[in-house]
Amino acid sequence: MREDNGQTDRTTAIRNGIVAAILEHRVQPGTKLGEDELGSIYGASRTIVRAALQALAHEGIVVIEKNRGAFIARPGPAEAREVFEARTLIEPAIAARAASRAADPAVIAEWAPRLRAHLDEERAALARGDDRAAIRLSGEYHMLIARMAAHSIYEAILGELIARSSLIILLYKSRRAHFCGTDHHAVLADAILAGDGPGAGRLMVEHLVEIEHGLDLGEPAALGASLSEALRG
Amino acid sequence: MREDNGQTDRTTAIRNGIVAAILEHRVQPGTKLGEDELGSIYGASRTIVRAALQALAHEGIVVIEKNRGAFIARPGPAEAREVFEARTLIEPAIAARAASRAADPAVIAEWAPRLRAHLDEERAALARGDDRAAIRLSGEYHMLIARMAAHSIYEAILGELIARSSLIILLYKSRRAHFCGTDHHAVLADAILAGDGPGAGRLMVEHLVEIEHGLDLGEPAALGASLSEALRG
DNA sequence: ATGGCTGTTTTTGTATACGATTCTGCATCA
DNA sequence: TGATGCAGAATCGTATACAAAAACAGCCAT
Repeated sequence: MREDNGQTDRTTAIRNGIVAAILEHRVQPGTKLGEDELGSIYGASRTIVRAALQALAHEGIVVIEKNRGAFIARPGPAEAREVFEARTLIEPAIAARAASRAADPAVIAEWAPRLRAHLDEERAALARGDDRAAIRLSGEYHMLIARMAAHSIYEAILGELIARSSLIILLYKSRRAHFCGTDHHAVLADAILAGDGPGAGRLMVEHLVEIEHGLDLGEPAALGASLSEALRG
Repeated sequence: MREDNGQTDRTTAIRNGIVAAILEHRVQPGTKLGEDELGSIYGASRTIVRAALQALAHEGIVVIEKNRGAFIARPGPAEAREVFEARTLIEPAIAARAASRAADPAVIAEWAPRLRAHLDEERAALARGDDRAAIRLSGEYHMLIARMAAHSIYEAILGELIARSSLIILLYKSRRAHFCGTDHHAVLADAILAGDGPGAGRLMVEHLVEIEHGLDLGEPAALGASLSEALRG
């Protein structure tokens, strides 16, 4: 009953802040994350900031170059394909697992409202044209399903993959944003809540394939900052 | 042409040292990893040790308790099942991918000798009764296939899962060690090198199922040190 | 003996200091 | 004009200092 960890410790807070910025596309791949800079933003010493950056580097969404600093990762096309291949393998399994948990009425009682509420939020963000919220919610929906699946390892892996996906979409989206259509998400929720594991898995694959099709993974990773660094190595 | 990173940086060296100890079953789950202690072993300051421990914590093979220190993780039965479920999902995909790469003769030329050499090493370790080497090599064989599959994300994920598996096997192995039989590994190599993706995937699943069957995941996580800590929380 | 209290010791959490490396702007020279 | 080199500034890598928390040991009271 004690307040436990009133707020998450400062390292995690910084990490979460940066991840949130990535998920909302408020920061571009390649952006430098200076230690002092972050430290003054979050009112923390470099020791703390550094721990956060190392964690992010481990997750693959930040790259640390020795003696040069930390940068938001700029995944190349090959890495992008790897990320989506991994998602296409793991997420159907997660969806199927969530569906199998739906056999338990208590699980339905807990998760049906959460999924529905989230879908409403997504629709609302889309309706009001709030792209940043929409893209963030889209990723969070996938995480919600992972939490329903109650598999902490899958959940952790997917968290990293989604953050990386966010960077990839920012770099390679071909035409209109084309976020995970809320329709896809809705029918997915129906399949999961109906306990239809194979169906949910199939829908998830289709959904992911469509997202990947919305990308243009032609070889060059285009971006302003890329030139200055492309010529460095 | 410069000597680049003569040896890996010290943080990574410490991390690797601890992982190696886990992979060879030279250290028990629950063991305390004191910062000063590690520092004096590796001749590094606490700053460096701490970074290594944080990395290991992120991989899930070390647990950091606030103000108490870092300990080798002691995965419970539920977590153990999650690890093997994840492996059963990912490793067949890795094996199939490796098999598909075997269509390229250059890939065969590079990897056939490596796999065969590794199998020989495993047989030799088993023959001379060197259990520690045998269990380490057994894990390394799975990593070798992942490297052949040339998918850096799968490789990273599998690395973590294998380290955790090593702890799990140490905690829950039921009777004789029963490491991945070299026979399994050998037929797996045959399927992969023959380019038989589905077959390799199937063999991998069988292999993993057999390993998991060699465990006794009955609820209690038994171990000497466990009592003192079980009563702490 | 048992249980609780208190001062001491050990160990971790965080900030900061200092050397090393890279970056930047300006002056110099072909 | 443009390249080159060289301070000076900024930034990172690492060790260390100090504060805070936990573990420990001894002591007293029951």
